[in-house]
Amino acid sequence: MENDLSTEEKIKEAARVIFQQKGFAGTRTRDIAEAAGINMALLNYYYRSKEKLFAIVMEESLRELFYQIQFIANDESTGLSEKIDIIVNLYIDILSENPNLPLFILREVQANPELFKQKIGIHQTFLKDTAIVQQIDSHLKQVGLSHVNPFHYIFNVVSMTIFPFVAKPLMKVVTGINDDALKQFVNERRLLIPAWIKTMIQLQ
Amino acid sequence: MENDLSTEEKIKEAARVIFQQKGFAGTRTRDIAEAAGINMALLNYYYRSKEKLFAIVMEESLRELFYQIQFIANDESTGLSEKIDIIVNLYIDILSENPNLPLFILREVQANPELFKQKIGIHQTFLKDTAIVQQIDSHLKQVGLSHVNPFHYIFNVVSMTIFPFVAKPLMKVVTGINDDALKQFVNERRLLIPAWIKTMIQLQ
DNA sequence: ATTTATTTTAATCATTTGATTAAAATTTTT
DNA sequence: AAAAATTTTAATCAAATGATTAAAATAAAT
Repeated sequence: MENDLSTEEKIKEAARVIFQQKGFAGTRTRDIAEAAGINMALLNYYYRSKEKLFAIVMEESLRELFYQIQFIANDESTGLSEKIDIIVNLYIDILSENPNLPLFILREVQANPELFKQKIGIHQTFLKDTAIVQQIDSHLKQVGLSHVNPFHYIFNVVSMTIFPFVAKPLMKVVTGINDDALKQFVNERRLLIPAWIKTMIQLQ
Repeated sequence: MENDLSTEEKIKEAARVIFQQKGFAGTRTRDIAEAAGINMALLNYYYRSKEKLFAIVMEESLRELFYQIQFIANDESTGLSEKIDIIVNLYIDILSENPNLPLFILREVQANPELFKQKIGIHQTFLKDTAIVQQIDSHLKQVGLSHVNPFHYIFNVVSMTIFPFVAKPLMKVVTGINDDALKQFVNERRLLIPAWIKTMIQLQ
């Protein structure tokens, strides 16, 4: 067999789409089965339960959102300015491919934080001794901004980059913006966000 | 009777807390009833259905998030700099009181966008001819930034202000930050965000 | 070709969950 | 105080939903 995807993969892919769209609680296994073009029993045959299937989808979603970024943030061979450029653009790349990803994760962490305490492979000291934080730190000292918690700037990069995707449904309702215009808006931010961040920290 | 709140109000308040925490799909009417200290039948007696109760909670939540801001954004008597200060601080005030509000609304709009098309009383031209957008627009012209869509800056204010609340559960899991530290982090941003925005648009 | 293992289905179960109903308790009106 | 209206409860229902089971279909191994 092995036509396009294996049945197992087809189920997981359908589950990913629907879980990311509707969340765990809002998803019915019947809908996943239908989207995958299979019988409901097959879902349980391959994945045992809704919870187990969800856990797999979530694990892969977390990896998609965090895995690549980690290495870039920790790369000692690139400077701060370049890092900011790369991270913003990589995030926009990832999220353009997978626009529901951030809201999905934020929602499910809120719904069930305990589930993530083990699952997130980043230890709690993750951010403190990362190359990018140290680079921001030493730069802030140079320009006399050492009283500001460097985490604010990390946070600004992430928030300004991610928010269009998180707020997309609301924006569409409130402003009536269409998909193409939104895509352009997001792409404009590939250059704008790094420039803004560098202005904030007086790095030009 | 009329002890503290009427039964009707007690139900709605319990519903607000649980709906905002777990979303529509993740909430069981039984849990609302239990939290309100009443029988499940009472919930249906007063509100007819889960959907109707939810609609009321959502309507009030939307008002809480948008109502006050509208007037400030449209106030012709305040300048741009002052508006930015007021909006950031008001938003942080509102969200500090009601931290689950933004993620709740973002989630439910995503889950059911049609429901909001009528409900959001802001017409689609809302943002275009608002005082603040015109003020940003004319300022951008003055400083030679008229090629940048002014909506980017609105968006930056909102994203940088709201994001700590949206990402709170994730931050707690990832960084292990506690409530007090998070509160301080957010309060630091009352001054920082307006300063950053003004730097971005060269308004000092 | 036959047997064995794997994959898929149809039918059904058991639990959860939103809603209802009829009666009891309470409050308000007369 | 009696009658009427309102509020609350206990018990139950019906639909939705995740899961299972036993059999059928298909593929792999001998």
